[in-house]
Amino acid sequence: MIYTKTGEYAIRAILFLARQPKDALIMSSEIAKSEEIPAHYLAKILQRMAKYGYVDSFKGRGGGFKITELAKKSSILEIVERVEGPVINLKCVTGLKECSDENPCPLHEEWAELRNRIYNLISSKSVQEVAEKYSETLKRNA
Amino acid sequence: MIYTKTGEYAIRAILFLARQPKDALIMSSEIAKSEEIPAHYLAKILQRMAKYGYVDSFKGRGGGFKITELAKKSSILEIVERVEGPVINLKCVTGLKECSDENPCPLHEEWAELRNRIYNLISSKSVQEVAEKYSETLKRNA
DNA sequence: TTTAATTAAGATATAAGACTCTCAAATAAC
DNA sequence: GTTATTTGAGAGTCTTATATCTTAATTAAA
Repeated sequence: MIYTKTGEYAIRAILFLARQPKDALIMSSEIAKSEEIPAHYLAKILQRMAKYGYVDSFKGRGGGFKITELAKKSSILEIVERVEGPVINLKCVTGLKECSDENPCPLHEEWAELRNRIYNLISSKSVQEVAEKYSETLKRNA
Repeated sequence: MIYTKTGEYAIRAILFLARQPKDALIMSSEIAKSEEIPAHYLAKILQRMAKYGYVDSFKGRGGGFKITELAKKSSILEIVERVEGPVINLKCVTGLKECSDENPCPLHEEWAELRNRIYNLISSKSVQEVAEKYSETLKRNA
């Protein structure tokens, strides 16, 4: 995984919410159970995502969370970076002190290309697109 | 970076030793200074690498470390995995619970390909090859 | 209006990684 | 043999990520 558990949980939660019927309110505990995420920890992450405007939260009986339009349009990378800070170290795989574009180590350029492709992979599709395609797959295999 | 600081330091130290004149003994403190690695921490890592047979160590005045033939023939991946345990999580970038080869999420296959290429990048060349090519670059730009 | 349910907030606990310190063991120089 | 130097080994500290717990705030239902 390129990001931390926190980022992974955030993505799993947001993709879970993206697959729910429109405007349905889902409890934190239900997401935690379905996605097998530590409940209290997920609650914290959802709290943060609520602040950032990726989910709307509703207190009290019948309350819960639902995904916002902002989150649907956002990429996985955007959400993860918001929740846990910059993703993927920019340094070369060798980590060599002097390694740079001017003074490239033998793995420098290949790594730069792969790094770009990873970025592209997690930033070029919206959460909604990913969620929809995934729903189709789940339906087909059901 | 795909691995932790510990792995990064190990690689930088071993590549540094690989660039030294044959059979020269280099002190831990010298490597630490050149590569800007916390000295005591590096000492620990070198200790472990000595156990694994990647460096030979010599105590006392005039002592130090030198790279072994085993390390020269090894890949970066092998050394890092020995020093810090398995590298790169095998799970998909989405981290989705149900995501698998049978039930792939929309990013699954692209990620699998990139993952393989990363593995290949850090496992297909020997430490010696990388070090030699890097020495040439440094010389050319000197 | 009381109770139950649900999120918000903040404090606390646990674990792992990163880093430091101290002393022992070995070896070379004096 | 004594001293200075260098690695070996182990304990200890610091920081960050992960996870848990407790109480407050809010809301719906009884």
